[in-house]
Amino acid sequence: MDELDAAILRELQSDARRSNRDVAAAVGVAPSTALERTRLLRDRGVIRGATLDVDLAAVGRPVQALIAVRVRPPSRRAIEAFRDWAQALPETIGLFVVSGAEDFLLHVAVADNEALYAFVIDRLTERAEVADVRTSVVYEHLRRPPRIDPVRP
Amino acid sequence: MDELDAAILRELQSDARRSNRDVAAAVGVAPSTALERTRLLRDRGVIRGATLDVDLAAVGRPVQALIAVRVRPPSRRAIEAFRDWAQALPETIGLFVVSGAEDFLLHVAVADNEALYAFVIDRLTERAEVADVRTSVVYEHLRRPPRIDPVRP
DNA sequence: GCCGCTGCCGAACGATGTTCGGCAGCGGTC
DNA sequence: GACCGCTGCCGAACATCGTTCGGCAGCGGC
Repeated sequence: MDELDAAILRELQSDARRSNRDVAAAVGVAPSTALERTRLLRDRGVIRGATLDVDLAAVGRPVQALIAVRVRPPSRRAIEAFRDWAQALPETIGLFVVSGAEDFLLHVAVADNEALYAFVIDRLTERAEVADVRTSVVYEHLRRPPRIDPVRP
Repeated sequence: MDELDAAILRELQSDARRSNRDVAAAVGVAPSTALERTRLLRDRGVIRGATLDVDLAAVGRPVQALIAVRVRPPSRRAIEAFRDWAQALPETIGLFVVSGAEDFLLHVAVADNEALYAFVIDRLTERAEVADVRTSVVYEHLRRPPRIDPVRP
């Protein structure tokens, strides 16, 4: 990861669909060079993929929440079972496994408050390992691409 | 947002860099039709953009945390001031404004635990409106694209 | 000083994005 | 019920882009 790799990542972060020619011109190398670097970044796993940023309200899911979940016992078996189950739910858009008073932070997007309530009291209580639940409504969610610095391994 | 729009979104979600021809073939329309639909989705704001999924560990920031922050007073002025300030920090990769006992959940990625500790006790305490801070280390962070259903407005 | 290696370049070719004219299907109107 | 206008899709044409590959310059080792 030299300065050129970092510069390419920075360019693609603002718009993952930018053409390779654009990126090459922006970082000051030939298109073939930028393409080879990008391919290597992908092969090395630095670039995992490119995801579409969709307006959740526009697709009928304007209400977001973060649901802190405590599972008992906090064993690997119970943690991984809940993680895999929760991750597959259609309402789930993100899942944090965390330290602290709770074990999970479940990020969900639903149609309205009623659907949120139903999700918490119907879906989550299905699982025997769920000991405690604490729901916070998300008023606003901002995302920011990470700042990329050259890293010499 | 009919079934065709939803299908296009679903195709692009798995890989935002998929070629338009691929998407068109997958949803069963001509490339020109898929292109026009995609352009409209972008114009309507349904597609906000495409972001690169970067391996944070590979770019030198393997430690993530969620920091719950309570600001006093919980006025619009204090909330928005902290939000704008926190959102611009280089460590920040996400920011939730939430209801509940705390007002913010700050998602940060740093080089190591020492940098995390320094961030909490040096950076966050700079702000007078920060009344309380509760840090949770993120062991694992899974993301999932939202399920897209046709929505008729 | 020579040699081999690595990384970048630029041209060539195939694939892709983008535009545009035309047409089919559908609703509304008289 | 026939006409008309509108909407959305298609496919061809052209510009742009991705991808490959031979070559070369710079650098480090022997």
